[in-house]
Amino acid sequence: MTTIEDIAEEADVSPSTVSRALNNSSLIGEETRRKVKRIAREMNYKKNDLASGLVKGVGVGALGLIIPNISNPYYAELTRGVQDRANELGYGVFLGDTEASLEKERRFETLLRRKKVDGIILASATVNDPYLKELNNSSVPIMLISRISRELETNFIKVDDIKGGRLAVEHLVELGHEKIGFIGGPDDFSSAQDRRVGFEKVMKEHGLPINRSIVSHAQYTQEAGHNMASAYISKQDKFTAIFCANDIIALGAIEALERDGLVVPEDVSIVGYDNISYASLPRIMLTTVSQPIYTMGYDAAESLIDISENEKEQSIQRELTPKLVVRNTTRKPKSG
Amino acid sequence: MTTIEDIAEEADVSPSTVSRALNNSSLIGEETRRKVKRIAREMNYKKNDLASGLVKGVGVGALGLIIPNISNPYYAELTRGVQDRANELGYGVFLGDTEASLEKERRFETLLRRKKVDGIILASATVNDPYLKELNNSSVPIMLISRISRELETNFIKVDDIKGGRLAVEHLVELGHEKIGFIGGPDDFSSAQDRRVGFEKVMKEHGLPINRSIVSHAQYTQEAGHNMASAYISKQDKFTAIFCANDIIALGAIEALERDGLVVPEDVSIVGYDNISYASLPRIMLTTVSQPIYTMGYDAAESLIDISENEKEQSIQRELTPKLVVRNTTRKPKSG
DNA sequence: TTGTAAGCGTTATCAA
DNA sequence: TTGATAACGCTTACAA
Repeated sequence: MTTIEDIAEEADVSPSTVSRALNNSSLIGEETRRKVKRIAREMNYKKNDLASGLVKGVGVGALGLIIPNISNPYYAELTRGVQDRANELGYGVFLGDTEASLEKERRFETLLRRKKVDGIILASATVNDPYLKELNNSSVPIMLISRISRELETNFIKVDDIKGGRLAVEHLVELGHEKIGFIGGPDDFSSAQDRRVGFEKVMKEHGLPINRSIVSHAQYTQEAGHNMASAYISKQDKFTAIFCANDIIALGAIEALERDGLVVPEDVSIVGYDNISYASLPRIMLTTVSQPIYTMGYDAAESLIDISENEKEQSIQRELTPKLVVRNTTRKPKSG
Repeated sequence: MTTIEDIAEEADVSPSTVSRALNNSSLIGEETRRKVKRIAREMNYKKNDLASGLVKGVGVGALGLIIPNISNPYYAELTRGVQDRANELGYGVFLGDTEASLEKERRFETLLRRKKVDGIILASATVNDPYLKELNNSSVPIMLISRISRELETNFIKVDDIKGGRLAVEHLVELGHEKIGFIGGPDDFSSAQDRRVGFEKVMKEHGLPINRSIVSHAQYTQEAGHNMASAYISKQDKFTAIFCANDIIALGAIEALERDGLVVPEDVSIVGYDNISYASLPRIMLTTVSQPIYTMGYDAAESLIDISENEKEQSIQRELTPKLVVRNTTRKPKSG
């Protein structure tokens, strides 16, 4: 492996001069710079980020990305955004799929500290995460995606989930639905809370009754969607539509409905949330609320690197706007 | 941040003693070791892998994972396997989603070199990849997943794709199908080549004709599946089943078929390959050939770290066995 | 069994 | 504008 010293020898200058040339320092002659750069290229030199990071007291040039499940297309898309921007800026991304396991989360955190990452993007925080407090107090900057903490002042990029919830339910109401159910995510996620708020606001604004027996919080999983929808069916309470707080839940709900002989959308309309890749698959074609998830990841990486490199104190809090995507799982209710 | 020196001071020993205690060296007294470890824990010490890697002449404790598309559930699952094992062994995983872009691939490679990764897992090699040759000549060990090079002697873990192709087509033949089409992946991927070989072998063994106009290679994408299936339909050649070289292609094919008024599986049976998460979604329920993809990632990470840490020369070449998963997209042909 | 000192590849400070 | 030198935090001969 070529080092800065090899180049120095070859160029007949000192190592410090080489360093300056390569880092575009202003304290160097134009001619020397060009010569050194040429030689470096010829010798196929690659900077050793370990050494550089060590002496500069910074990391190796890497971001940590903590997500609950990479097999969920939502997080896959987020990851793409983060990675694209990070790579463009010369940073690597350490992926930490925690699978909602506290043990894995801890282990990954230790890992990140040891590797001296320059920033952490967290896409799995709960509203009052004790672990988050710890992270936030450490010296490495963090950025929350799509979920926020109600207790801590942190950087975040999210979508206006109240608005998103409104979009979904307004669509249903416009179609003529009145008996609308809701299946939410975990009630300690801000995203789940806000989507429900949006749901309730629209119902109230239209003078529609909210039937508590078909409104619930569960997990953001297909299984939860299946179970809750089954429960709703067995309760005999009539409903003609369900707003599901994410697409995976919606898929589970559709599965349960169809298993029971109900047809979507003829018998019941379904709206999801996220617009993950599943949603546009043939045979699925889910009506859903779309988040600019790739962009969120891309921007998060950029902001975090900016904060880290320039040691900015000011916090970044950005809220983007969701959009309704109408496909084939919603239509007018039969009776309406 | 606590350093080894802080601990040394606190424990009233030298830094080297602390290092020895923490690394479980044998050149140290049991008592000192315990004392040092206790103090280290109390001071919440985390080793700086940059410094450690630098002096040991190794990497920061990280693997690079190069894949074509993290939004493809196949690679998401692979990533989970790699990451789980790597994290367990104290390694991080740098994710490199290249999106089949040579530019991104190059950029990522430079990144990995600078970060001094300890090994690279490559899940996107073609049969005679020039870039692979370069990588293979460098000092960092590499491992190929699911696709191999026919030119280079490299480490790899893959599935027996000829066998997998056989499984798919035998299932179709047993059902009574005779006019069977094939939509393959890129013809310079070993996986695509082998699956086709399996297809052809079974056809020949059963004395079934191979109709070239419904046998083709394309991309491993939904769009390609859609286009090829559309082309087959328009050719007016009769077929009652298609073996698709991966699940995404299968999805595209189903879409095209149904758009044309054909019903799956009543009119035409479809078999996919990979058993990605899409395949088991309600309304999809694709018959497919399953690969132990998580395990492949898990084992790859383990082997690579083993090679790196023990500087093994012997190469690892492992072939796993695929399995047929019958769901709802295959059945007897109408006429049969 | 422990301590001293050198060195990994960079960057930054100071002097020239 | 350049060079010598120290330093980043750790490991490892070598000496004690």
